[in-house]
Amino acid sequence: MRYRRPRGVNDITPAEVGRWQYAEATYRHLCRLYGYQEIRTPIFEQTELFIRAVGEDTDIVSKEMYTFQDRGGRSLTLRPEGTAPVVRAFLENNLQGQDRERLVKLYYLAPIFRYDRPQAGRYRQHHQAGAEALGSANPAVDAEIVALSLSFYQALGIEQVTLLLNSVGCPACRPRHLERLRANVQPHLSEMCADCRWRFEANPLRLLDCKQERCREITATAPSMIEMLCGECGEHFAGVQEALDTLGIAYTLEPRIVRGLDYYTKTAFEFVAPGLGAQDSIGGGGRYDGLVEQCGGPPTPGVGVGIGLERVLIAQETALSGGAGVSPPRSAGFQACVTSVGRLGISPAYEREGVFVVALGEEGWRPGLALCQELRRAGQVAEIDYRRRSLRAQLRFADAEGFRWAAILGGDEVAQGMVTLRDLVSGEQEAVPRAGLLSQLQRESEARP
RNA sequence: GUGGACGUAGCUCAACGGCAGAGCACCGGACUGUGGCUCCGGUGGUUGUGGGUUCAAAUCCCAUCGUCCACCCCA
Repeated sequence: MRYRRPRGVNDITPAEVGRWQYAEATYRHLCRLYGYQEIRTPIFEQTELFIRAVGEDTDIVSKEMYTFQDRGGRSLTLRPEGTAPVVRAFLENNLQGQDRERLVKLYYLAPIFRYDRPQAGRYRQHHQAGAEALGSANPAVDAEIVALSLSFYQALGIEQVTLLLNSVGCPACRPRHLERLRANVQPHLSEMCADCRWRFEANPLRLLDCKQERCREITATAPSMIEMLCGECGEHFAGVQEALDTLGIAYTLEPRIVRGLDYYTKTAFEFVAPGLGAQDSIGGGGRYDGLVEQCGGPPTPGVGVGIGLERVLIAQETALSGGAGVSPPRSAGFQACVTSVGRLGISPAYEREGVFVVALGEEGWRPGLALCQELRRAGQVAEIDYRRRSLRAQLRFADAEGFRWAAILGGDEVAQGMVTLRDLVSGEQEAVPRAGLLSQLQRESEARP
């Protein structure tokens, strides 16, 4: 044997590729239901992009990037995370178009490169499924990103997922928190690990993130960011929790979730699952309201998630086998699964599909959110207007975007337990009992395949 | 890698030394709960970037970056 694969990278052999294809097809399918469109960006970018976006003092930038010079002398870096390239492409291709307030929802499946000590669930090349929602500050969008991710885990049979939720504040309120954090830790600084002594100076928020036992003891009594949030951040954090409640999603507040990238503001979250040892995070993300501007664009709020597929597949094995590990499936069986999910994913672009939930006014908003989530969970393509615009604007948008149906939910409908279902092709509409909407849509989609 | 052409609003283009504009698109309204048609109003620009010439530069000159085309190479 003359050559071996480089340290920390893997071959995906035919015996296991079926599980990858199944996971990828599942993710694509769910993204379609939730209205996220795929984007594919280059595997390398200008090094400067990651330094600016991720932050010079992060572990990723300071010691984990695969950076090289090409023959023209440019400094390039293999993608160490998924969000910065998407934001770069979002700006460069003007994906927001002419509507400056438009919410742009993107997903990707991409290899990620980080130079780190390999261990179970940590590799120098791994793969992430990610989603980014750019253009809305509405906390319900944070909840949507979470809901999409959880539906992915669930579809793969990973049931024991815990959502850890925190807020890391914003440039207005974070400095006050860091001040208190530093003051609290200062007396014990000499007892902390070398990394933390460095973090104390350069990136104090990450003190909370240290896995060393002594360091954790020291920071255990530190003030929580949640108590220090400014009015806007506090309101947003409450809004995220309210939206999660509306969607029926449980969460655990965890003040240590801070994320290893500097661009995060407000919401930060992680998903953890059993069976992974020390690397128990199977996904994470948060809001990054300053990142687009940081990358040279107009002020644009954003929120996103990254899901590590290697870890998801490990967690899936654990879940399916009750913890014992499972033999690779025969390829034929998994081929069938891929085909079945893939079949749902195939739809000519010119064909109208999906329901646009038109929520009207304060009375319609939360019922609308819940309805949208219910439809997606039942396998329908569904969308909602997070800008909460006029009926007229929402119908125009739904039509232009090619939706097949509009489900109108205003004060009148909510009061009567009804939904107005409008056919956007014929213009006909009828009042349908809210409880019967899903089966009505399912009948319609069978009647017009 | 070699040679050439071109960079003006999201798109297609105009202005070719003298106030940066049009059409389409987008947002809003007419119609405060009904899309497409029509009409009205509005947002949108460091003229790729940096130098130079000039009273004055989108316009002329130089450099640079990028895109496209041909060749080369390749998948």
